[in-house]
Amino acid sequence: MSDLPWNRPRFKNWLAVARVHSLWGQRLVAALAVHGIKLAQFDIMANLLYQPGMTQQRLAEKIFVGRSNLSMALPDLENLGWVRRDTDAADRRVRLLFLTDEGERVARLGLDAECELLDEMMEALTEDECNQLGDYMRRLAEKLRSGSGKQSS
Amino acid sequence: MSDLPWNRPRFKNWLAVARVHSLWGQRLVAALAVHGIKLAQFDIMANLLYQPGMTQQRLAEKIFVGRSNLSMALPDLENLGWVRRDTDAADRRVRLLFLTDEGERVARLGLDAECELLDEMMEALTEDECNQLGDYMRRLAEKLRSGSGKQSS
DNA sequence: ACATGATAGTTCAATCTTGAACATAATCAA
DNA sequence: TTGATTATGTTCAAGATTGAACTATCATGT
Repeated sequence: MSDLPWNRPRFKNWLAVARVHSLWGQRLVAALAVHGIKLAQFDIMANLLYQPGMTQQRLAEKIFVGRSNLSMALPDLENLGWVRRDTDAADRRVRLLFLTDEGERVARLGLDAECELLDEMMEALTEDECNQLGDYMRRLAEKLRSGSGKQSS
Repeated sequence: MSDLPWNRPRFKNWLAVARVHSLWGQRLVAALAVHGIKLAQFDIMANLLYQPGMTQQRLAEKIFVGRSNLSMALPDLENLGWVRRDTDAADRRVRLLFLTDEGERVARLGLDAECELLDEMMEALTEDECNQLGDYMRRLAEKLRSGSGKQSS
């Protein structure tokens, strides 16, 4: 058993990250369902609230999802009257994405629910600890990005 | 814009957690694919290496997945010769799960790949910081668990 | 023993997600 | 202008995941 990694600090600690992420996902799905919003829809709308006018390509990268995913999801959001897709006169390939007024209202509802949940969870940490956590994670993300191309010898 | 939460420390810092988790997932999927292992299969086998003899129910809880999921995935793993399902004489409802010798070999390959990736990522943190991170996450998980039942007034 | 209720696992249809192939539009180089 | 290359978005089929209904087994109380 001593050759298994479950005792190693790095392994154990990262496992804790994965667990929190899963638990958080479950809670968030439930909190959004109260307002009739699905998680995938919320990911889209929250990002459009933050950065209106993104192309589908750009949005897909931001939410770590395939382009085809958006091609299938966005028509539904249009039918719900939550999202509008404008054509760009300067580049007729792209579709510029915006929330409708109703979509913005829904997105804010979802964000409020998320923040409420977030505040509850983050009671476990002081503000300094929370910022420390963010610092750690940004450093890990940077390391993952820089190492994504394999270096030989 | 000042009413949007993207400037709030808690929101920004948690976003960093979600991003690292996504990036990690992408890298891990790629690392496992080298050995012909899918992420869902690896989740199952790694846990069986750690705790052999679990029931499907117990395993489903551990990896945050529905019971039906395992009912559909395990026959495939049996056909690959990686997992064995024994019946329990004491409770004929349950199926006790074990890795085969070949399954254990494959699981260790996957674990090695994961640890290699983990070591690369964790270069960004000192050992103390890594342990701090684990501590934070365990406290967040505890908070999420304790709050999962709604308290009224 | 029997009835009742709880638990483990399976099946199946619906949903989500993905990747490959495709169509259209922009860019760049002669 | 033409032709080659690249980028954006769509379609479609395949794979993964879920929840509800179902079967079989166990546990409990009488």
